[in-house]
Amino acid sequence: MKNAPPSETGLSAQIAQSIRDAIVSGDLPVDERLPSEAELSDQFAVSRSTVREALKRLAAQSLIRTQRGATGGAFVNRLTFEDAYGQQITTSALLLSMNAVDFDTACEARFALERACAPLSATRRTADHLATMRAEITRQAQPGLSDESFCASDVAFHRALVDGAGNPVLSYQLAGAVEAIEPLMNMITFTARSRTHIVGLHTAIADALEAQDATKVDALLADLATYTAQLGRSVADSKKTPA
Amino acid sequence: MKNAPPSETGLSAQIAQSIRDAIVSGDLPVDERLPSEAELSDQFAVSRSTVREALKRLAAQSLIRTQRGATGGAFVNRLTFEDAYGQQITTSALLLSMNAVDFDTACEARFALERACAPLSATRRTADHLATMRAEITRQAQPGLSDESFCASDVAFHRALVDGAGNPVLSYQLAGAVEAIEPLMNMITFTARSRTHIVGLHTAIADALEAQDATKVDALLADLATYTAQLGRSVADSKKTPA
DNA sequence: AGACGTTTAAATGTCTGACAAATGAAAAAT
DNA sequence: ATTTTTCATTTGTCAGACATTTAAACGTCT
Repeated sequence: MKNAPPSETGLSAQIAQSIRDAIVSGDLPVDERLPSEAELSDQFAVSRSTVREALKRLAAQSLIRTQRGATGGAFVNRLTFEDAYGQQITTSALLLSMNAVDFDTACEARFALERACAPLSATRRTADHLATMRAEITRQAQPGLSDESFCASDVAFHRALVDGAGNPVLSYQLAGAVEAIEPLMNMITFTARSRTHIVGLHTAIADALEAQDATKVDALLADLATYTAQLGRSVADSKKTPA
Repeated sequence: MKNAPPSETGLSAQIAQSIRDAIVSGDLPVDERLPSEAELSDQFAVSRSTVREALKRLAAQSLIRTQRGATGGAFVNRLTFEDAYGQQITTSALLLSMNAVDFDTACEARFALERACAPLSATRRTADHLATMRAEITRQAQPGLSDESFCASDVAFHRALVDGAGNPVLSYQLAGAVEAIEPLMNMITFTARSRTHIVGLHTAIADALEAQDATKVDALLADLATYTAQLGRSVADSKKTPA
């Protein structure tokens, strides 16, 4: 953990980067205790406030956790898949909303990625995954459901599909793609007819997964992608000509 | 930006979350100036240090940027795809290294995702993307190249393939998958023969992309996935029986 | 010796006040 | 009208203090 090379950014950012490098490079292993704030102040020759700001930066990235008390301090945090999910979803959602990503682009990305893990899911999905999907399909078929709840259930359905691939790295990557699109989907008004259509496709997908028919799952997902894009386009059109 | 509900975490974390919510919900639009640190101190009834720690947390996530001077302050930052790339790559790399994700799993995820955008890339790749891939192939064929440089060039090749899909959301998602695996790939010793094989596949992939033959690209990527996994497995085996 | 309560030291969390540095705007001088 | 100077505002950094939490060290009693 040597002194960072001089830069134009603030001191706390430099110190944070210096420690971050030590963590990423494995120099500071998981659960290792960092020097106390006072010691870091000495090492980097800055005040304790500056050190604290640097540590807060790292904490915001879940790179460290802090504990109070006699044996407390800052410890290198084991980044869990769950931690990473959360960050991914927040970041993806902001990216989409702040950069005016159109529905088509987001939709295309989402289904392309989802189709990537369909064959794996067809092979490895467990009874649990199938049960989750069936349960969400049942909920989606209920008449009184709000559009928001319908979307949330849709996300849950697709997450089960993705998780069925049994690859946590894939699940992590897909979490952003699938969940971040939810706000965009929420702008769609799902008519009774479109819901029926989607539920039908979901059912067919679950059936195909149960039958381990990867080809059919892929084809059905392609259908769903086309249909969803079409729904999105109709919303965009109706906005262009509101009268 | 109302006061956060009481929680067990620190004050600065609560304040950061409060502001974060305001940003994510769109309550604070991009480029909006936050109240000055002194004003935030008053609003949240905490000291300026605490406010600063909260702001540093947000800065670490690229949610805000700060500027000094009379008209300075903290501004809501437009999260760019580039910002998101960086975070994704760091997070993914840490996830892999800290959770002992095996090479097979990471490899499977990477190629599954990459194959997802192959058909799009076959349709949309520009001359630029093809030129980048050809250039990297040329570099990969040079004899004196270190394993690290070979890997770096490999990453550049695949990034060009992914970027060829012309979907920034896909590129963002894939950046983590492709780049984060580089450290794992770096542990592989690429013999002259394996390099020749890989370069051959890369050339075939570039040819197929130029011919816009999506089916062939997919098949070749499958081959490359199999071959890479095989290389990784041989490294793992030789480690088990070092004598 | 062992169990139990007390003290104590170490560490983070928070507050206060101060000064430095940057920066744009207003005021002043030319 | 233009340039220069001054000035107020805001972030960046520092120093010191106190509160709070926590586990270890210590002492006491059985």
